Amino acid sequence: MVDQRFAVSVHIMTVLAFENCSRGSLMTSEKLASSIRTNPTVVRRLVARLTDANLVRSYKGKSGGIELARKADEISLRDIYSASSEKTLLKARNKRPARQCPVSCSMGKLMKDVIDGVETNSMDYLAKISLADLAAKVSKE
Amino acid sequence: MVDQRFAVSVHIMTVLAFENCSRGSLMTSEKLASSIRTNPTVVRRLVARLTDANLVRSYKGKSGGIELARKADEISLRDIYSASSEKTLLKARNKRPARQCPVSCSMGKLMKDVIDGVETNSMDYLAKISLADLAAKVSKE
DNA sequence: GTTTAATGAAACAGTAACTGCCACAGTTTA
DNA sequence: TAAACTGTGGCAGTTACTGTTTCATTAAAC
Repeated sequence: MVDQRFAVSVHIMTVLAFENCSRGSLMTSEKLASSIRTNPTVVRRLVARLTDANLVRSYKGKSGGIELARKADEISLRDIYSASSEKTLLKARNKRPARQCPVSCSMGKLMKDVIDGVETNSMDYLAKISLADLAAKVSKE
Repeated sequence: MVDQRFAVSVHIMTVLAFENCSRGSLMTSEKLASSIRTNPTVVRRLVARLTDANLVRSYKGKSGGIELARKADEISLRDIYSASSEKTLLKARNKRPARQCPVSCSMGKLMKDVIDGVETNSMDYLAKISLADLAAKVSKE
């Protein structure tokens, strides 16, 4: 992983959870962007993914904005990770094996198993952390 | 993670283990590159890192080449991962927090804990897989 | 109804990092 | 002394994310 989409998505979600956004007091991509120190478009791009994953809802038009689609304790960091990136944590090669080399011929499957193992392991770890856990750790002062 | 340095490094190490390379029959970066379908320079760049980490030894000059520095069952995928990349699996933002926002101010530490957790978890997982395990799974035919 | 304040989406330049490639210096052995 | 390696630096090509602008669309508010 090189990009910060997961980190930004978690930030977005934590603000939504912490501020208890809902109809009547929706959060805007502008305010989110200012909290994250980025551009509203960047926020909207990620919010689009979170919306597809049914983690947030967004409303167009005046006094529109963004809110959580579920309660914060029903959203895990795994949900957010899956929504924000389609990449795996590790990456295999995509070249054809060299036929005359047994290692080269086996490498594809061997690496796939390793990568899948790390991925599954990490997702299980992230699944145990809920958005509510995170929001509760924000120091209020 | 976006790059394939870990995958290539594991491939290098597996060939060395599988072929039982040692003085008298060292492996060259040329042969490794052909098994991996890449350039010898790419191999040598990664071998340099593996050498620094004391996982392989390389010898210059005619009939020089590369061998494992330890037995394959004393080398874990964690060792190889640490040697081949200094990046973390996930990445935090590096911007200053927005002072007026409690979430923004707490986010740095919150994300650090999450990222460290995933990292530790994954390294523990990789530590359990040895190079010998991998080499043993190469289908010999 | 018209204005206003949002999201959504497309396009584009800038940036950063890895990959692949070349050239060549340094080294060791035969 | 020639041959065969590694080590290293540099550079072009590629790819992907980030930041930004712009504009269409939508919906509430007045």
